Formats: sequence, C-alpha cells, structure tokens
Amino acid sequence: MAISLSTLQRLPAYLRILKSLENEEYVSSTLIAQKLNLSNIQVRKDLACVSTSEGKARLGFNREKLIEDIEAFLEIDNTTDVIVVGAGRIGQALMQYKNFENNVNIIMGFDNDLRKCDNKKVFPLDKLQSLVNRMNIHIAILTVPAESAQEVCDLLVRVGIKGIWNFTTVHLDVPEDVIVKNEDLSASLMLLVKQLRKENE
Amino acid sequence: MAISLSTLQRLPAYLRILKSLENEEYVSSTLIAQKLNLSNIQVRKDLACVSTSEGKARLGFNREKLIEDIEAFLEIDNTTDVIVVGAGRIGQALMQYKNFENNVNIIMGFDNDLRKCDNKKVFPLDKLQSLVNRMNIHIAILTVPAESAQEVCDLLVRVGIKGIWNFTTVHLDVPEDVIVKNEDLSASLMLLVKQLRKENE
DNA sequence: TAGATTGTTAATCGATTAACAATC
DNA sequence: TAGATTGTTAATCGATTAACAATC
Repeated sequence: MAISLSTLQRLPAYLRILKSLENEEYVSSTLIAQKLNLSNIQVRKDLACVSTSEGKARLGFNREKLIEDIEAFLEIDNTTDVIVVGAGRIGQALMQYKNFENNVNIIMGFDNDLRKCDNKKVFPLDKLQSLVNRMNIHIAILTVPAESAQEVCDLLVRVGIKGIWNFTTVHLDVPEDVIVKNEDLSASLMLLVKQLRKENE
Repeated sequence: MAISLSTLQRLPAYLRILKSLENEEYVSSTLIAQKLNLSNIQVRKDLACVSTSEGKARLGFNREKLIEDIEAFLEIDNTTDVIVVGAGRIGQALMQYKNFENNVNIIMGFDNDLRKCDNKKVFPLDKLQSLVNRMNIHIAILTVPAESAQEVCDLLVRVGIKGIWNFTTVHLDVPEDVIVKNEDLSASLMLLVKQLRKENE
C-alpha cells in the first residue's frame, strides 16, 4: 500500500520528537501523539507504514531503530543537489540556510543580476542549461519576482527540472511529470491572520 | 455553515487567477478550475461559501464582484500589524519581503543581537512585553534558532501573542487558544525530494 | 433552440477515529 | 496478575466528485 501524503508529511515531526528524547530506549505512540497533538492511533498507523520491526506491547517502539527506519524511508542519507533560481533576499536567505536536512544540498544559484552568496556562486540564467545537465540537477527553488515566474518556470521545465519549490505568488503551469510545491508566504500569512480573526468572533 | 480550512486555503489562488484575467467581465468555475488543476465543482462549492451574489448560467461569475467578495471574506482591507522575532537571515528577508497582502504589515523585529533592517527597527527581547502591549500586537513570526524556539515561544505566549508563524524546526507547545502555523522549510524541501524520488520508482 | 454553466442533492472516496483482541 | 501498549478491523467523518434539474 502506498503511503499517503498526510502520513508522509507527519514523518519529519515524528523524527524530531524521537531525536529529542535522547534518554529513552523506548518511545510509545501515546507519548509522540501527546507531544504533537495527534491521536495515538494515527501515530501507530503512520509508523506501521515505515517501521520494519514491530513495537513492543507495554513499552512502545525502540527509539533508535525507529529513527533509523524513518530516516531510511525518507532516504535522508542520500543527498540530492538542488539550485536556487532568483537570488533576491528570499533566495539568498535560502542559499545560506543551515538547517536543511542532509538529503538536500543547495549547490548554486542563478540570477541575471550576479551576486555572491557566502561560498555559493550565482550564475546567469543562460548558464542554466549546461550546468543543470552537467550536474544532473532535477530540483529548483524558484524565488524570482512574480512577473517572470512563469517564464523562468518554463525555462526550468525545458532544461529538465522535475521538481519546483515555488516561492512566488504565481500558480505555475507545468507538464504532468513536474511536481510543484507551493510556498506562497503571502497567502500563508494572510490566512493565519484570517484564521485568528475567525477565532475571535 | 463554517468554511473548511481546505476551502479557505484555496481562496488566495482564486483571487490571483481572477486578478490576472483583467479583460474578462465574467469568469466561469470551469476556467478557474482548469488553471488550478481542480474540479469545476469544487471551485463552485468554494465560491458558494464566500460569494454574495449568484453566478450566471452560461456566463459564470462577475469577475470584479467576485474579487470583492473574496477580499471581503478574507478581510484583505483590514490591516493587522505583526512582528518578526529573530532577525537572522530568514527573519530579515521576511521583514523586507514586499509581497505580503495589504492585510498584513510587519512593523518591527526583535532580536538580542541588534541589527537594522531597511526602515524597520529591531528591538531587544526585553522590550517585547511593552511594545506588544502598546501596539496591540497578536501575531508573531518566529525565526529564532531551534535551541531557543520553545523558550521564546513561551515568552510570546506570556506577552499575549495568539498566532505564531513558526519557521523553526521545533514543534511548539502552546496553550489551546494560540494558533501555530508551521513553516518548516527543512521538512518541506526534504519531502519534495522524497516525493520526486518516489515518482521515479 | 442548443449548449454551457450554475447550484444542490446524493454518492464516493480517503483519512481519521473507535473498538478490541493479543501481548508483555 | 493488572494494566499499558500494540496492531488490525470496523465505523465515522469530512472532503471531493458525480449526477442532474434549472437557467440564460
């Protein structure tokens, strides 16, 4: 049975909780659920999807083993190189962001307005094709202005990018085999404000 | 009937599409759905939740009226002041981000390591209580290092913050009446990488 | 008119939750 | 043993989709 996206999205949170409980040999689904405000049944079901060994009645799951299992499932060890396209403030902040997991490595940026970003080089967009091909890149972080978002996206698709983390406010039109993950900061904050107002009604 | 979170989250996208179709007087649910890869039924249901007037058979919805309705529903006109706590790279990039909607205004930042950010001032954390009270702030963007995330979160809750946009990798423990919206960039990118690998299996 | 579109009611689908026997 | 926990099967819940009459 394929894992659901909902389950997949909870795995990183489980991993964090497990890692934070340094002194425990066993961790129960009840404890994890409590810390994340989820139901223990849900946690158990999720873990059943990725765990290679069974939990122990009365004790819970072996913490180290479970961490290994989740990391193996998420393929944390296998590093993928990604690029940032658009070296504005957000793009630069992401290029310098230190907390990405080990499975991801931002190797360079692209922008027609050349800048240097710590130890990461920024190349002009006309170098995109050759560098993406040579370095075998399939994922791009898109942080260009809204006006050029679709145009640059089309370019990314043309050079063979298959996954786009989209920080622009534009809904990108892409072929079926390309995955876009939208990270519309403007919409996110607007919705948080709205939700909070609703709470207070 | 209360609007569902799923519907709420699609509204900003509808708004963007509607605004981009500058020359149309009427816009159909079919067209919006097509542009966003959704079903037209879903779009219609969503719009029914927020639209004050009915759509017209054969034509669709009056574009300008619909924009007004969605904006009124999201309360885009009513500006809320928010603060950034943690003026590192991400925090600074957000403070200078120009694309937030009109309903949000980042008025200042807080960090013990004082910096200046364009025209926005950064204050030390011990000024938080008095400034949050005086300015009547209820929302904070949390961009501090993971190590101090829960501690600063507790402080935010103590001074009366009710909504936290959490950019740290830590799952925050908050009272029931505080809304946390997690924006874990590290988990997001890791999951995009994983999804893409899954596609290729 | 024919055909595209709307809005609503019913059906489907998938995720979450409940129930419960098995285990240590 | 008693009680906490697991894993699984069934029930519930909510969101999406299908069906279809009404409209212009």
